[in-house]
Amino acid sequence: MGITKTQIFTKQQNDLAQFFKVLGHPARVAILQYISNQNACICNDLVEEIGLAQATISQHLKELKSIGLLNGEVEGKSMCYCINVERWTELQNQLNAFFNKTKSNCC
Amino acid sequence: MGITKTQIFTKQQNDLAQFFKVLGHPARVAILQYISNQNACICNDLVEEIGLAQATISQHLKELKSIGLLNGEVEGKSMCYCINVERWTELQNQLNAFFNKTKSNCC
DNA sequence: AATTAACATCGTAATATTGCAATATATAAA
DNA sequence: TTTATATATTGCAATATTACGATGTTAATT
Repeated sequence: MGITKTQIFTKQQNDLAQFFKVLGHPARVAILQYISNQNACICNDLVEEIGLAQATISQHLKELKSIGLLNGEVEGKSMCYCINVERWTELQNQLNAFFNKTKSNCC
Repeated sequence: MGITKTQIFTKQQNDLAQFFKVLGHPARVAILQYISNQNACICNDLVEEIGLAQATISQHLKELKSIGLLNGEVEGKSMCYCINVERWTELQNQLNAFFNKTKSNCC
């Protein structure tokens, strides 16, 4: 049916999956890496850097914002997007908690 | 167009994104957590535990296997799926490398 | 050999995602 | 105020994902 049955999972499971999902596109991985390397960024750079249309980049940025990973500030007629370090660290910790809990060795 | 332009990204970016993508579904998060808690597992347990049809669970297991996270062993007429701890740790390290590199603080 | 049990695979319907052109919006520059 | 620049939003086509019933496969049981 194409629709994920979120109602049968816990909020924690849905949140974690949502976070993974947003990071689950190479363009979004590339955007984060690029912004990180620049320590500053305007969207127009990204269009040239990544090689996708402006509308597409804008959409990917929106998704990264939706999970709080990016902050956007208007800077004249450009935008300055940067990583929300606090949120970033929080997610990394959540992720490591998941990884550390989820281990087993039956086989 | 619905198709990801993988060719414009590096192998590392595509691999990382692929890994995130597989974890980006609550059923797959739940499956990993459940297997981890059991320290052993057969698919039929999962069908009752997760609440999705057997065919659906089987598909999700296949995706988790595709990135090497799960090992499956035939055990009589059942399957024993379990977490590949080596691969798990490897991915956790890769992920932390990504997280540690990708930080910035321009705004 | 027939039956049962535990998956896996196939086919398909419903929905989501990706990508872009076109258009809208907002700010700076002329 | 017009124009140019930068980004967001909308609408749409192509493709991917999710889910499940039906069916196939394999191995134990009878």
